[in-house]
Amino acid sequence: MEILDEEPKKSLPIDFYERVYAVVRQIPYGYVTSYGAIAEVLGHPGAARTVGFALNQVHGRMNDIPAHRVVNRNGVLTGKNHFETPTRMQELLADEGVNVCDDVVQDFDRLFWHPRRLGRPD
DNA sequence: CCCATGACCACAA
DNA sequence: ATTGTGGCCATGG
Repeated sequence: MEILDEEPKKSLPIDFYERVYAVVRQIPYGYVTSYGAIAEVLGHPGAARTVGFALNQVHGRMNDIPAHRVVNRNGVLTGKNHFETPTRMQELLADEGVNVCDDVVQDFDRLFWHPRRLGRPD
């Protein structure tokens, strides 16, 4: 039948950002996750770039949002240049016991926290 | 409205 | 394995 696809696409853009922040806040101390995983759990599996864009606007809230715990799918600190200093992200991770070598999180598979798993990993 | 950019990701060659 | 290309969603000129 001729259905009218009047789906309300004009959703609130801020919703997406706030959800990103909400997920990032859930990342446990000493663990990391990826942009794609966040986008996927939010229902937009292809919006990984938008997640990064959202985190780029965080500047003021970095105190509440551990953006340094978000890396790309390969465990690379792709966003390190957007911190106060290029080494800031690595330092913050190292302070949590996350070892970073050559801009790559070591033991990435073990330290990866999937947003779907609320509460504690493992 | 069209175009360009971006802290990404998946896939093809 | 490395490189290139397209897609994804939101923002700014």
